Amino acid sequence: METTSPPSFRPGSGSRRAARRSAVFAPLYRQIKDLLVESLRRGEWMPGAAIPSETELANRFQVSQGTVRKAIDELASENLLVRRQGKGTFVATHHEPKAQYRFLRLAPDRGEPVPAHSRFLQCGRERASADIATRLGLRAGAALIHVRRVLVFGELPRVLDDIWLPAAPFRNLSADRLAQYNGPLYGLFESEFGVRMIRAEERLRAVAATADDAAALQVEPGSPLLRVDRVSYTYGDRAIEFRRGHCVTDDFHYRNALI
Amino acid sequence: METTSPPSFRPGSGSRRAARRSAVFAPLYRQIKDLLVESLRRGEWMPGAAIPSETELANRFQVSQGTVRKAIDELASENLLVRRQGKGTFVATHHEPKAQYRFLRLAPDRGEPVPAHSRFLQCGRERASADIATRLGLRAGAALIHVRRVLVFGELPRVLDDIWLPAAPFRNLSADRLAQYNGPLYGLFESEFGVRMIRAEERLRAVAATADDAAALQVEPGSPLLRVDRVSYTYGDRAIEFRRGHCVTDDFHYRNALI
DNA sequence: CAGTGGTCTAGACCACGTG
DNA sequence: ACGTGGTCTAGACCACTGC
Repeated sequence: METTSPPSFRPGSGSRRAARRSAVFAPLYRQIKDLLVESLRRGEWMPGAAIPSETELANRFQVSQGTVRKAIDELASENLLVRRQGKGTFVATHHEPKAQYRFLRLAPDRGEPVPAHSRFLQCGRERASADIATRLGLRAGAALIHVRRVLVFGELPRVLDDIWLPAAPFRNLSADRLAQYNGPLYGLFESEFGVRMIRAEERLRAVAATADDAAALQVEPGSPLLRVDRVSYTYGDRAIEFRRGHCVTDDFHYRNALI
Repeated sequence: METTSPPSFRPGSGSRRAARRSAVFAPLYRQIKDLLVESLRRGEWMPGAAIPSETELANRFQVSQGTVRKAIDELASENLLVRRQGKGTFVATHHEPKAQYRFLRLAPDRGEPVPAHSRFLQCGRERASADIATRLGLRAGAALIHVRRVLVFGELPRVLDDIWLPAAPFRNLSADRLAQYNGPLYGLFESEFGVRMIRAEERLRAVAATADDAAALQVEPGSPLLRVDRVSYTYGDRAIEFRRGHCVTDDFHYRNALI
């Protein structure tokens, strides 16, 4: 039982007043939040697992439960944690079915959303072009893994994805591993490579299908495709993926909510 | 000085316990939130104006300041209110420059964002097709106003917008009024027609330019365009606009953050 | 200086899930 | 019955703004 408060557990330095006025000023709850993110990054709690209860964290950090709550609130609103009343707070995972649709924005114009599966065309090593290096925050020529796949909705091929990953963390990714895996790629990244994708930025535009696109997607060359360029990030704004998708949007659309 | 608590001011009915168990069960702070939204809808506080302070609202509703705070927190996160430390809480308005970019997602591929202005081509009355009626929650044949404009970035025409509005609230909208107005359309809707747009849902796809599109946007017929269908909503999920944009995305892109 | 929102605490009770 | 997160309160002090 902890009756003393080890100063090393306390965020900031010295008394609360001193901490507030120090160079690294931040509200207490935000310092707690940063500590929690750091624990997530280190893998102290794995995706899908419960983190300690609010009261336990409050004891650990020597702050009130309300302060921990506010830190967790922000992490939950950023989808890094998931609260479940009566059960606890859990590390978000890409294996929850509801998490998929946060990043899969393509949906059929009519009817229910159809489950999608991948048909992998390619998985090999490559050197980063200047363009891709910039997007991933690497230097040109850095080692990459390049995956190419078609996303098939039911029987309908609708997305041709080119995916570039930094070779280092994804060293063991192979065509075989992809072929035998069934589920969202980010789920594989998370459980197999310990790289958890938490957010992404996209740029969309309309382009004409190249001969390659057309063949893979069974459309006419020159027909309009939606091109989606995505950079995905993990903890600490570190880019972990550049993805370029070409989507057939004759009977599908990209949905977006503006709030 | 209020020493008694007038029950009419209190949300729910009867004692707190009774209120929590009643058919309209909702946490207190959410009932407060609904009351605040209702005041916004009624126009009790106009866009840009300050709402009463947290303590004043707490007194009015006979709840603690913390409960009011949580209600306001949610409204601020939905961009209906804007907190400003030391000054108060304000009703969000489309006239703030930073509000524009929440709904204007098209940006140049390189260089700084360029201010956009409208070149209006048309403003007239029309009957709702079955399709547009459905999107706006009207019956087919309902009276609409149809606006057509080109969005020009600097000198570059990049978006051809067709905008359909229910005729009733926008009765006095005219080509003249549009021509003399300078600023975002939602700002005009808000200050001239009392219709405040608070969120939208979009569907994006790639299409080939028609002859019409091509002429307005100075591109070749058949060239790929990004088509953006948007339904905009005001308080209470009431649809107030259907907008279809055709965007040239050769040197521009639609930006989107996935969080 | 007064008033506003921002942070933090402490404690109470409730609703939910599990045993 | 117990532990979790969810709600609500009350009060303290801080930081920012403007008079």
